[in-house]
Amino acid sequence: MLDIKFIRENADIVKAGAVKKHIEVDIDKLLAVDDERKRIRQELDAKRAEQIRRSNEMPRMKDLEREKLLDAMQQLKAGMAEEEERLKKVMIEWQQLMLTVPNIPDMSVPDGESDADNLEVKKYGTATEFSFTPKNHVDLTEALDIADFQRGSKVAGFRGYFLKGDGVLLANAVWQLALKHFSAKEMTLMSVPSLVRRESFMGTGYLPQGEEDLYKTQDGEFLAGTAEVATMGYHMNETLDADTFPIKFLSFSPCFRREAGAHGKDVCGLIRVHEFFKWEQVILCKAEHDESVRLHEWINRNTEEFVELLKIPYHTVANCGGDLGLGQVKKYDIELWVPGENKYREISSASYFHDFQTRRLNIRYRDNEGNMRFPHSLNSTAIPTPRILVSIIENYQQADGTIKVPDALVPYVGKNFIGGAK
RNA sequence: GGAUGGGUGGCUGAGUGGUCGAAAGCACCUCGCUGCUAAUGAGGCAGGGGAGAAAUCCUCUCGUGGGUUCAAAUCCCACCCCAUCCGCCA
Repeated sequence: MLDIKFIRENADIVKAGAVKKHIEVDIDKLLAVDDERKRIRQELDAKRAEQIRRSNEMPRMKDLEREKLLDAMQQLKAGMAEEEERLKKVMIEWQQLMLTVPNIPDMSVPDGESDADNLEVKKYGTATEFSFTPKNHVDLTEALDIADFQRGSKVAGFRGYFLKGDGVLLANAVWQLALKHFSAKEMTLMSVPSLVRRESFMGTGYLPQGEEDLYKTQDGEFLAGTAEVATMGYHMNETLDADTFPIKFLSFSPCFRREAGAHGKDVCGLIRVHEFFKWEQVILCKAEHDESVRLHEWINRNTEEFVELLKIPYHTVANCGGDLGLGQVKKYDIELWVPGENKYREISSASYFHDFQTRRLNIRYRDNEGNMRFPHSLNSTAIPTPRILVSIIENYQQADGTIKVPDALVPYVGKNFIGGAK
């Protein structure tokens, strides 16, 4: 959510930002509703002032005088009821409109409509070369019996999967290496709920839009698609000590996504599944743009470093305006090389939000001048499994269908090859 | 699922119809005392919105939403959340 004062004073910038994001929003209507809101508020304030003032005279009065005042007060009250009703209606409309206003993308965000327009900003390594035709991870894992998709969908339905044997070892090895790599960055480790109440989804910007992407329980909670939701909710409605900034969390959680709009995409394998596991970086920092930018680069780099530990070719893209979410100011995706598809696939997403999320979540701190401020928030994937297994398996496949374990993972897997007798 | 007790400022916590946005304490800030720290003395100190050059003034907020009343933190209703006990259970 943006500050209404900011929207009023910078309507053109807000509109241009929405255009860049390809998000429809009616700022003029919001401003008109806001004018109405302010007008009614002021009128009501004046009447309330009178009511309170005269009401306070009441205890000092006696009999006849009191009767007269009581009479007058009852009339005043009746006159206010109608305006209060109108204000209530206006406020509902106002709040709905406010929730539709997107955050403003940074100047450096490239123009464009979809992920096809994202801009490569970094490239690491080159496409893995093979002396044979590389297979995709579905064929490889099924041949090695380290994943089972047929039984996955038998049991769990569409997009269901089992990891099995060394597939499980590999996933655990990734978690352990991730834990080692990221905890050296002095982040606070968190294991967070996936079953989360509505408020945190509203606060992070996943609701009210996007409800169809979430699983919902019969008790009204939702299953989070990322640990960001619970981690940001952690300090909801709190006033934090500025000395603690930047607060750096590394959160682990199961993640659930309905993939409602993804019919027909990635129908098989580990790329797009309904449930997975993820380490997520979440940051709260002082409300300074430069600090957000610095930490944004930092969390993104942390994940790049991890991928480099695995020696997998990747590139980093700056997401274009049309590929940004409602609250995001800027986003980088890290995409790993997937030989079986002969293209890069997203593995990580690093975004910053300025105070868009903290404003909604009512997370505040007092700055050096004694003013209450909303801190800035950022988050980035640290590492998702099993999706990252796709790139590991496909890039490290051998001619005989076995998988070489990346050196960095060998201590955790406990062997050099998966499959075969090497 | 059943029962009981609760949700008040940054924190602890008092407040059951009338200038209460709220006692007291802690924390914090300013000033004084002091070789430094500690201790101590005086004062200040909730947030949002609005008016104003400023001083300041007005208004809203005591879990959320309704209601009663001239007047609600305080009374009534619904809901949410928390704690404890019982039951059930991984």
